[in-house]
Amino acid sequence: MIGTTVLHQTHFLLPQESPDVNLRLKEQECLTLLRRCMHMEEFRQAHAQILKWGFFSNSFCASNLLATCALPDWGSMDYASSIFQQIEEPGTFEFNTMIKGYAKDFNMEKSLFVYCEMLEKGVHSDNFTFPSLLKACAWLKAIKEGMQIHGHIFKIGLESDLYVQNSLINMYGKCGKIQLSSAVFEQVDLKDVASWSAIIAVHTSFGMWCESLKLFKEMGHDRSCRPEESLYVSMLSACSHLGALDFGRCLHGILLRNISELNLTVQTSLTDMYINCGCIEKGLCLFQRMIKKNKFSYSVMISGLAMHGCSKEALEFFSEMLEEGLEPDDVIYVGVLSACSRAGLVEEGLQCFNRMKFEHGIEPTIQHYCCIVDLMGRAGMLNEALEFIRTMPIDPNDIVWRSLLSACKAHHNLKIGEIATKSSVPLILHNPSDLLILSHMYARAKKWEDSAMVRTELACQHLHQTPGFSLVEVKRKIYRFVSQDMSHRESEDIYEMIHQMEWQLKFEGYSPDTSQILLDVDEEEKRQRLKAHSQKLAIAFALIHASQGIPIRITRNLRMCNDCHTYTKSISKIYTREIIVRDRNYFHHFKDGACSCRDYW
DNA sequence: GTATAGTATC
Repeated sequence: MIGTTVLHQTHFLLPQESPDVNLRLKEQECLTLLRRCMHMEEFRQAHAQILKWGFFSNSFCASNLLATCALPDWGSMDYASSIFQQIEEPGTFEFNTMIKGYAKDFNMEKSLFVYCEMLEKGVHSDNFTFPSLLKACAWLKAIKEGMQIHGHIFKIGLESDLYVQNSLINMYGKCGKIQLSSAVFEQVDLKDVASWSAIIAVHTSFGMWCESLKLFKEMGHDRSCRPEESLYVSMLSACSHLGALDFGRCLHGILLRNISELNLTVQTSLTDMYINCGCIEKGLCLFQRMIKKNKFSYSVMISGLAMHGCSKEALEFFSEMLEEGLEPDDVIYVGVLSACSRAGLVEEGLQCFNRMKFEHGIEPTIQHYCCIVDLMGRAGMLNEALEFIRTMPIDPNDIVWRSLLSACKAHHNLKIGEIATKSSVPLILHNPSDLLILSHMYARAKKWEDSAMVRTELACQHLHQTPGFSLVEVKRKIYRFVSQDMSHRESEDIYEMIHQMEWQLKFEGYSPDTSQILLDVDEEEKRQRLKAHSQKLAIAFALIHASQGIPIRITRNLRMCNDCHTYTKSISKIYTREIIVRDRNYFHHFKDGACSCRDYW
């Protein structure tokens, strides 16, 4: 036994074996040196040492040198590029490293450029090449290049690689090709959490929120022991848009049960979900418990408070954010300006607008101009608002004119109302509700002929209107109602409930306001139609199913009509129910017969 | 032999 060991050791040290062993040792030494680098200065020293040892000619050492320079956060792609150029025959690993390094630095064009160089030199791509490359295409929305690369993937035979497939799902989604994205997803045999996460994120970004929820259910919970945080961010965003509070709460529960400390992004998404589902206190509580906050958390909170009509608090948080040294962006300013507008803080609003431009160097977008028109309009400064629109450096859109028109309606200024409508004839043609406001204003001024003329115009166009819908969540399921909906299984019960509600409302002195019905039908028909507006159907359905004492939360895509507003106020009183309705940009809290918007919306 | 995708606010 002893003899064998000795023999073996001797054999191991035979002269012909030693160069190879020495080489391995050298390589290991290089690698250890490079792995120890924690910042640029250490890396420079390691680089010098490797040159001194004469190891740069060793391809393994050179590759690792390159990767250490290109990939970490402290790395430098300029430096990496100079190393890359000194490598005589860069191979797949070196090219992959460069592609990934540039993509990591968001230098996506260079990433693609390196790939072209790789193709020219005939260097083979592998499964590591495509994830970063497709990420670059996704970022640049370079669908043509993305599809070409998809072609290369087929040619090489990597179309079944899970990492490549997941990257393709993301790339097609980011390039706006949801069908291609779904097609790739369907072809994935063994879908992992990342595949589901990618396809759900794609649906959420497309505004297909119900589909996101469906996909999540389809995925089931058994596929991952620990929930992927980014998946939950997409899911919470979907819930936030849908007003799906119960679903969102359920996600919150899963997160709490599985993750000991939620990261800032998830915390922000949770806050956003609660606020957009109408639970402002819960959102506030989560926000205040965040140890660290970033501009997104503040953004969610500021816009949220503004949407709920809590302007003072929104502006306080804005000051707090600035004090913390966080740089505001254009989105945050939309929240800030709308808070000023709701609270009638004209001076502050205009100051913020100037501060945004001059102090923070943010170019105002159409949304900011909209806020200012709204700000002036609400305050009754109609001439100033009109002047402001006329001197805006960008073309006003229909929303800007509509803000002015709404203000004219509230302040009974027919003259400027006419200008607001007529200045934008080609645009406004698409939105009959604007013409309706004008016709009301004519009627109020007893200009019957003008009123009739506008209505005739309206009757020709009412088909162009975006179909309105209301969403309501009952027992973690979202129900969607459109006006005159008969498609629900419980339609009969819902209409019976509507009938009962009408009886009760009559005692309260409610009378239907049919003036906003656009159709050319008789008064009785109008009343029938009014009864079955989507919001009313949703309320009836929720009254049948949701437990007493729990607020009814409705999310709708269009602005509420006057009648639905009055109706909901009365219902909140008769049934002693809090009803929270979110429309495109505001929360209406109906309680005891009153609404938080104080009837200006 | 070295590394690999998906992430929120108008």
